[in-house]
Amino acid sequence: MKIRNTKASSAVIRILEKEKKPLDVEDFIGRLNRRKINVDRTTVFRIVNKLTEARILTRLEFDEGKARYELTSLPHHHHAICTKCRKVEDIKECNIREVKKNAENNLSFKIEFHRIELFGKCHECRSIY
Amino acid sequence: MKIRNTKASSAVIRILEKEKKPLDVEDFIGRLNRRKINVDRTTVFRIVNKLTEARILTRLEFDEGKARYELTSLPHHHHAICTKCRKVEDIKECNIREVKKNAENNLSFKIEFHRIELFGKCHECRSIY
DNA sequence: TTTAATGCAAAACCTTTGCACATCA
DNA sequence: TGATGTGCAAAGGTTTTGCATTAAA
Repeated sequence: MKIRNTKASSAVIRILEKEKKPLDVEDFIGRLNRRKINVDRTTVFRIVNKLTEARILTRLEFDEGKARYELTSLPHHHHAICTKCRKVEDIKECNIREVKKNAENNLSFKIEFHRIELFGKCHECRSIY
Repeated sequence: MKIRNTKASSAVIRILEKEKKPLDVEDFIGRLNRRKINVDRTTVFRIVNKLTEARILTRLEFDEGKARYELTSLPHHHHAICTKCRKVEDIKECNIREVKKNAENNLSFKIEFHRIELFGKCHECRSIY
């Protein structure tokens, strides 16, 4: 399973390196078009699937009925998702050691990765009212 | 917005009270049929939407491209999802106080609810190999 | 040249909507 | 009666598949 270095595929990665937030397929298409890279929607789905399989991208779901993608190489972090504007901010701290330990001991569950998502209102959305 | 006590709607709640794991619409239809309650798929979607709006159910997404539902009334917990068999186990401990505090101070993000998901292999799936 | 990527059309899934009819309170 | 629930058909949104063609290594 080799991944070729095509215009669209490498642009997807460059886009994610530049932007800080997780993007969906629609976002990618828009940003690719702005860079005069015109690819079919199908192709974008194939690109993100391939890159996700290769663990270059990580797929995320925030209760939107669609997937978002971010670079796997980002330092370990979690997400704070605004329930109003859907803005996603990163969270760096992560003290779930005890939760993990407990799951491994009590449930005999071998953790491969974990995810913490905080849902709430971001600064801007709170100050509007 | 009143919720009527119909055969299907109350059966959905009873099913969730009996079963411990989050179910999807397909699961509900199967279990309703077994109870000789024949409802259209559309109706089940409307039921879970209504119950979710009323905060009786909580909608969950585990990277499956579809939603699952569990009772909101369950004691606060999180999920351990087997990446192989997709079994979902509950996790009771949750020491994310610091994570929350930090998000509220540093990001000025007002947390409404949070979610911790541990992905890995359950006991059975690990012992197969 | 060999393998992987692409475009286009079609289809698969999950989910929602519109409308007429049925049913609960 | 008046509001809510239901079935059926249709459609919307996201994602996948098939196939012939094009491009990368």
